[in-house]
Amino acid sequence: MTDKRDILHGTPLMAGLAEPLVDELLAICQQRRLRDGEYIYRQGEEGDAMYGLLEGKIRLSNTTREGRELLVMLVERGDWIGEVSLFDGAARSQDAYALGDTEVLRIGKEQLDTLLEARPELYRYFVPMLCRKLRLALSYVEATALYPLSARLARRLLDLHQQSADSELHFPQEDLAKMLAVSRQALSRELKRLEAAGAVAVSYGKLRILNVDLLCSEAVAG
Amino acid sequence: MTDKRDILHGTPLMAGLAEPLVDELLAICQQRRLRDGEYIYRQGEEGDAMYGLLEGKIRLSNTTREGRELLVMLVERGDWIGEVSLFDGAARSQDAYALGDTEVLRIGKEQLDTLLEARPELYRYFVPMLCRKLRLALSYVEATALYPLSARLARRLLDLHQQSADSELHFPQEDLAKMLAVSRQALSRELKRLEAAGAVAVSYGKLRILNVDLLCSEAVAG
DNA sequence: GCGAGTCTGTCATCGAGGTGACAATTGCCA
DNA sequence: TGGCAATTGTCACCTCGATGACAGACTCGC
Repeated sequence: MTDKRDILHGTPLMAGLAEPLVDELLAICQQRRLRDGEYIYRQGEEGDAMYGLLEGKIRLSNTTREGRELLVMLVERGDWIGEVSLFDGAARSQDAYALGDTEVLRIGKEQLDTLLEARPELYRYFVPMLCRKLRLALSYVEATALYPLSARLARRLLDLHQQSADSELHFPQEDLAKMLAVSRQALSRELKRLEAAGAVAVSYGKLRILNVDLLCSEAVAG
Repeated sequence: MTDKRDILHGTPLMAGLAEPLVDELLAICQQRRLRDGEYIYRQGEEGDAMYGLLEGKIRLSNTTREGRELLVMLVERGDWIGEVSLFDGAARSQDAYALGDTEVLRIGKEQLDTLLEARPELYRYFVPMLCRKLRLALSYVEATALYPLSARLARRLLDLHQQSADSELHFPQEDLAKMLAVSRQALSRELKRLEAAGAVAVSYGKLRILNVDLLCSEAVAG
């Protein structure tokens, strides 16, 4: 129980939440284990719960009928997903599936509604989380619309660097390509450019960020 | 005063708000008139207030150093903007400027903070608004990343149709092009295609939506 | 009703990035 | 250690949409 509490505390949703409220939230959570590739929900479904990630990773993605995929977000430990559908009652707007073995907390719609009824002060803690996601989404819209691949790549690397608080990113170029919605080939070329410039080091299945300032200047050039 | 109240009631933020709370909100609003082209705030500034649109239009846009512009949102009467910066304390992420003579309600950060302190139940009314904006932003990300111009245009026309609850849209193709972040020429070609198919009627400075079903099928083809 | 400014349609040219193909490299596992 | 799958680098070719140019159409104010 302690570990769960620790994870929740460091989280955008729960930061600053009073202790009794954390307890009430934990009381309506179910813990659930997911195998690699298992879907948590799919685009178009009704939203009956929100999920907090305790361990592992989750991919949030949109896929076209033809199989082209956009990796909207790589969910990390401590992130919450799926809350929007609970608030507005509309369908899931992405697929969510586990990447590797993962553990999540599940909060059902009915339980959350009941708790919110009893403790409306809880609403305010969702506001910063929604703001954060909204800003992120708007920055993607802006970048995709206005900047060339070179700048968008630099921006995204900076985002990922900040998010994971780690200079080493562990996923294939294919995934990064799907985040930026470009081909793997185009991404590979840009990474080589950045490597030649000394901004990153590319190796098999991972990538290390060497020079943040250089990336920043790439991010605004364009 | 009555008109202000009416506008606020129909609004995503205020729908369902208890009467006394509406009064307290109105009490901390200042009304302000803006001339055509006047800036409400600019990207990068500190956010010291949020704004509700009473009359006229506001453009929310991102502009690159070279002058390429993305029209993120055409703000209509009853919409609120600028609240995110008040909640997260970060800088404005777009420019906002009046389109034609407009009237806005301004709520300063200090007054809002004070009111939220006294009436924390107000937070919950921001949640649906943030959810709506987040969904919209995510749908733009998805569309830009995964679908060709033809589908994105159809989607956007449907969005605008729904938002304005009017089959007639009054702005030049140039603006629509800036919303989709494509050239006016490419947009013109697509509109001609849609017109030939009988989905829309294009005329000088405006555009009428004729066949919603046809647009829907265009929106998913891709 | 005339002229200036705005808006729209269309064309030729160009470049960024997609696609398909293939080789080289790396990690993993039997 | 050897083999296989995953990952990466690179190339030729093609497509979509950008760009710049220009003509015609429409509005509005004089």
